[in-house]
Amino acid sequence: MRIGELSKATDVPVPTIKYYLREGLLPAGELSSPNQASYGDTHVRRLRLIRALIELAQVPVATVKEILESLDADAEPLHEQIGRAHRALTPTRRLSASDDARAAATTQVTGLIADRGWSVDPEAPALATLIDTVAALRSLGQDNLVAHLDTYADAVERFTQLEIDAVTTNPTRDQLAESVVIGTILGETLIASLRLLAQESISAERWKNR
Amino acid sequence: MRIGELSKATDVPVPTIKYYLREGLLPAGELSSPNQASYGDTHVRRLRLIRALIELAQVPVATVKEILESLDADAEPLHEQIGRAHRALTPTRRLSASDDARAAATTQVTGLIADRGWSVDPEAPALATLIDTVAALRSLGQDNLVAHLDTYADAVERFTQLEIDAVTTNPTRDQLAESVVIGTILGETLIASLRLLAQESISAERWKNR
DNA sequence: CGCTTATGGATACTGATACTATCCATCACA
DNA sequence: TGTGATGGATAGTATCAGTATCCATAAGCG
Repeated sequence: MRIGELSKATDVPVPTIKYYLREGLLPAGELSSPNQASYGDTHVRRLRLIRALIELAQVPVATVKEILESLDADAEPLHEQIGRAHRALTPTRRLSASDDARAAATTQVTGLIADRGWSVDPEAPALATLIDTVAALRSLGQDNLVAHLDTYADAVERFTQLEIDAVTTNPTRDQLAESVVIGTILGETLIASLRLLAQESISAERWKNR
Repeated sequence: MRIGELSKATDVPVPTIKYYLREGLLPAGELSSPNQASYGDTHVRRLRLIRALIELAQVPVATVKEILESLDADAEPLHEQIGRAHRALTPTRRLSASDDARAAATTQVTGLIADRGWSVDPEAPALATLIDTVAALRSLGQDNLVAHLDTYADAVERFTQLEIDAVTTNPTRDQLAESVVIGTILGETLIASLRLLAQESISAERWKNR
């Protein structure tokens, strides 16, 4: 397959494919001569994955690169691969809540984690985000939402369990890692849009005339 | 309060505050003379909200503006306000799946919605995103995840119900609308980080030695 | 064989986004 | 009375995600 055909097969413009090649998102095709390369099925699948992450999940190009690198690093133990992808996925957010607000949020969150018996790396960026979010919700006067954190965690635990079960059926380690990463990222898009639909539907019902 | 004090109170640089004023995210202070304005508590709260949306939830500035406008449009019926915010929140994603893949995904999604008795505007952008995501997951060979869509919907419905209950305790219409919007947006950040933590914890447990 | 089109690779340009920086004529306050 | 802050306007910057252009070469067609 030449680059034009790859472009047609995936509906990605040739210059964009060249850009991904430059950025190292997509491995180079096999060169048969200095200006002739051929691309295969792996390229089609990789490109589809790249596009889904960028367009659907709005993952920045640089992050997609990190994620793909962690997928290709199949010498690493699986949970280390997953951890790398997770780290890439949680941008460093730097919303500085006041110190005591942060402390209160930290207490609540670490309590929640301990109660559920989760084992969480204290350095996990998602932990910092969670703490900041709780602090922000408090400072915005939404304590009644924060009060239900445990119920949120319940629901989240439920479908996380489900996802992991669904994904465990994969035969090879590589496929398993890929499934986890895709599931993590596109799963979020899935949940977010389901949530919006559910909200619209339930809220229309509830507040018909307000 | 002058702009410097507002800056200190919220930890947002003065030039950034000026930028938000220019962009119409923040209402102008009350002018006492051509170059002296005073800001009040509403400005502090608004600014905190803006920062939480931008920093924590990564909402683009232009979208924040639309959201705030919908909050300030308190003449509209509540569910119309919410609908506006929802529309602003779902970017137009244009990942063109092949036509038959899209058709299959559409069937599954509309089936799901019908089964659950949700009433969804066929034009809702979240619906298009959901369909595209399902199609993308299929094309990436993750059918086993898609198969559990209904269980996802179950969990999502559960905490949407919870959120709406939590938020309904708000006394005034304005506060209610604000709570719904904050809950929708920061709730997503909350769920996403909880999910990442749960995944890391459960997957570490499950694949200790792979 | 010649001609048009496509290709790989390099470099340059673009448009959007989210700020920052600079200026300047006031103004408050010590 | 002068030092620093302010409102308002305009201009500049960094990053991101592509697009566009060029060139020498190669492929496919008549």
